[in-house]
Amino acid sequence: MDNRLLEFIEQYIPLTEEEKTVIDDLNIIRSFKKGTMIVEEGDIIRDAIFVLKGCLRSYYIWDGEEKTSAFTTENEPLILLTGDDPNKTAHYVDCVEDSIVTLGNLEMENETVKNFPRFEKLCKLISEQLLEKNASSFAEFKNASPEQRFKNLLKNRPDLLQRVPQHQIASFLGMKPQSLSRIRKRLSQKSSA
Amino acid sequence: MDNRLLEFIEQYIPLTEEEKTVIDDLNIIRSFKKGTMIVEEGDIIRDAIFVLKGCLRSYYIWDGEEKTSAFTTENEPLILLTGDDPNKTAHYVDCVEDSIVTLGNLEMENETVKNFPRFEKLCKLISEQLLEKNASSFAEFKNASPEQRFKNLLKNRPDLLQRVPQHQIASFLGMKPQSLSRIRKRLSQKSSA
DNA sequence: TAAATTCATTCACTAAAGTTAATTAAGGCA
DNA sequence: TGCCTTAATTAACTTTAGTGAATGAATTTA
Repeated sequence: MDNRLLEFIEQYIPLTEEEKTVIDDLNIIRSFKKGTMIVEEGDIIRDAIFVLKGCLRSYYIWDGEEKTSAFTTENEPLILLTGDDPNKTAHYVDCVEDSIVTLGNLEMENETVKNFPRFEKLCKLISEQLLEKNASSFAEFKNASPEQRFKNLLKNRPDLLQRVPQHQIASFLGMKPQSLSRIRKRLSQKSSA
Repeated sequence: MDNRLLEFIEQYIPLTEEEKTVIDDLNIIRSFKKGTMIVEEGDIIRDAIFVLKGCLRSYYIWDGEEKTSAFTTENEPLILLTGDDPNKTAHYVDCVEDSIVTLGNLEMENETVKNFPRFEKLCKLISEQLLEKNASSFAEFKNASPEQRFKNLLKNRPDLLQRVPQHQIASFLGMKPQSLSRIRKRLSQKSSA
């Protein structure tokens, strides 16, 4: 079995052999074809996903338009929280590429805690880290112009531009596809000048 | 003792009397005068704050300017995470008003877990909820113009406009004070027309 | 392969925020 | 009280993103 999930977990807490077995036995590795929806409206409203291979896109519908909130690629976790509030915006996740992921839900989580109590601490550490990342992405977004945000993306996640359609990148950057196209043109003219 | 901290915690998990005693015994209530810095650069890099009274402002320095990332008011928690990465932007917290808060740090947290194991689960639930809130604020911010963001603030947190200086609100909304002033003027002209 | 979608680019135009600078108002302090 | 610093407003000008529409390119699908 691909042990990157275990390696990922061991970044946070060391695991005993028994604990590793508990996790292995969950048997939560799944493969999906490009374009497949992993999470749909009305689905289990709480999920934890870890990407072994491929690229997932998280999005929601806002004013009738798809808004991309995240791209999750190799060795990254994705937590879907929609709390208890039923009138929240529905969230979706689909595959930008053929992908291999581990998929867990809330029941599974409760079950795992029984055999593996420190799992609670693990979840705490992961969600704290995600909170921190999210907060710093938010800060970066707030203080950058659309052009600067695109430059930041080029610097931080250059692979996405090869993997993901432009209009999804534009949406992720909070701008219209036309604007992204214009920005790219502007930058390429500057660099060649 | 003010028991709002216990009430807040019991939104997440029920507490036994012993657990309540453990928390009370922490003795972490502190009062601060308006303008006081609660967290400064170089301070303990990980803190959990709960506001009983008053208003805190979280900010960081970006390109030599103060950028306000959050206002935390009555009955709200604030978690400060700067991870292990030393070259992160320094974060600060000061008091917009005279404030009463509970203050915890990492050592205290580890100590508490010994007497109160479910504290781990509590932290997990709180950070998950904060993650969710942060993600939805981010989404709202991304999809709104500066004018719309100001309208959202008026709707969601009207008290802040009475409590906090305009230039801090402007920074929180990711715009210049001049722009906020102009937006306010525009809106007041529209409403009176 | 052809038709049909969907995607990316370009253009002209509009609207709004950034920038710089000047003025007025408010708060803090000697 | 009056001075000094900081905050808020206003204005003229520049820059840039949104909008609507048209075109061409690339994928899908029949």
